Amino acid sequence: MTGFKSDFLRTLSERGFIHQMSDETGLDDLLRTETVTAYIGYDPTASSLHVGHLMQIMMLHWFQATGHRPISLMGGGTGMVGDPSFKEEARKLMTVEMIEDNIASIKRSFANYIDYDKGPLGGGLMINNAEWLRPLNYLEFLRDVGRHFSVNRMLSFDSVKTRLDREQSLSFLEFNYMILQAYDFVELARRYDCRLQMGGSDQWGNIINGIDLGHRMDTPQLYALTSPLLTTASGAKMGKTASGAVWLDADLLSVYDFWQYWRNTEDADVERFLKLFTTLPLDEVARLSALGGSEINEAKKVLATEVTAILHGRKAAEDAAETARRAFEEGALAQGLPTVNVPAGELEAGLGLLAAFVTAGLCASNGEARRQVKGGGLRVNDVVVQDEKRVLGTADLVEDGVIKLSLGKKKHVLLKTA
RNA sequence: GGAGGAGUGCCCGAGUGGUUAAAGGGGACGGACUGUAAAUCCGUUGGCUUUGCCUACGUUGGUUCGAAUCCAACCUCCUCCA
Repeated sequence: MTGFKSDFLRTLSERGFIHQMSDETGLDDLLRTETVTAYIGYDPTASSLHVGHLMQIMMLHWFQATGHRPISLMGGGTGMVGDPSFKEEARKLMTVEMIEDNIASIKRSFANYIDYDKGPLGGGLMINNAEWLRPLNYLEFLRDVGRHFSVNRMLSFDSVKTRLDREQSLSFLEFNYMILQAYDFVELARRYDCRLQMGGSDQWGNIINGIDLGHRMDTPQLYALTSPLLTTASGAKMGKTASGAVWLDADLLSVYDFWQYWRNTEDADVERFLKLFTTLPLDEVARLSALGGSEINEAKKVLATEVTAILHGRKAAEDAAETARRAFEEGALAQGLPTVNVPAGELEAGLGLLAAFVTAGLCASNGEARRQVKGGGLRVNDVVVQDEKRVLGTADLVEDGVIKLSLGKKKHVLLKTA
């Protein structure tokens, strides 16, 4: 099915990672004959990456697994500018400390996918583009790099064209963003002999800019590879839920919730996700994807456990699976559900039901909790709540000393006294 | 610098003095049906100490018994001209 000779491209192609490439044969030959270095850039705007980044992370993972050296490039320099594409939001300028903290915390997640200590060429690298971007001198930069960019050509890029067609403002800052990213590629080529940049399909134009700049600044031939924009079968963006992004960091999203996210995959997405987000062999993927009807639930459990195992470890993933099995299939009170502590005194004094659900993080406000009661969406210890004025007390504690609060059928929190 | 246009709830978008917490749609959440899926149907969708009160239609003032709606200034964005 694929004509690629290199392990890396064959794997990516078989598993559905490839959207667009520059010079397929050239890159294929390079990967087959040399140990190559490639990078993907990430902006450290939060202390954790989320599921939307996962496909790119998996590409780096496969890159290393097939005998090459991946670089995860943190946008410590570009992060100082702030991403202009969300211009509605009050753009907090991030301090250097925040950026460094975020990078450190992101690295913990990355370390589950990429080995930074061992591997071809001494293992993967995590590099911060602040290294070379922060010391830049504006005039020198314009003369050395800026002169290679033609505004005419930049205006012809799709990413820009749609903006102009929609009559939305395109700030000068955004032009600089493209240029900085192009410059990153050249710097990485010079410093680390990095030859390939990967990214989402929206990054194509930026990556191509880097390749062009490389030509003009005499780097070796550079290459681009982009992945398709990932949406669920019903068209939603990946990684968004009611409670926000599906974070990779266990501090921001419990292992159990992460597992649940994958467990709730739509039928039509199962095969695709197994290929993209697990390392299961393709014949196993084919077997699981062939399951029909309700049997496909088995495939979803495997998907959830495998994806979770890579990130949080096999043991934690299996615990999450077991917690889910008990909670859903036996209706039992399962340990391992997310737990929220309340002071013992508060419960003895009587804790208002609405407040309890807000404290547990299941409802955003008392008003929302009230509405959910009307809609029959709240349960205490698996009993549907009828009365919004109900007060929880120590009598509601079940054998393990917890109260189980549920919103809908899937979201459960254990309330524990502390 | 000049002329015109626009800023509404999570998003899009109606509304041009009085049952307007603001039509409609999307999204989201809950319920029903299922398989912890999709599709479909129903409900909900500012906050609170909820027969009531408070906060909301770019910002700040003003007119009025009463304003998202009228007036003024300011801010932001867009279009055309220079």
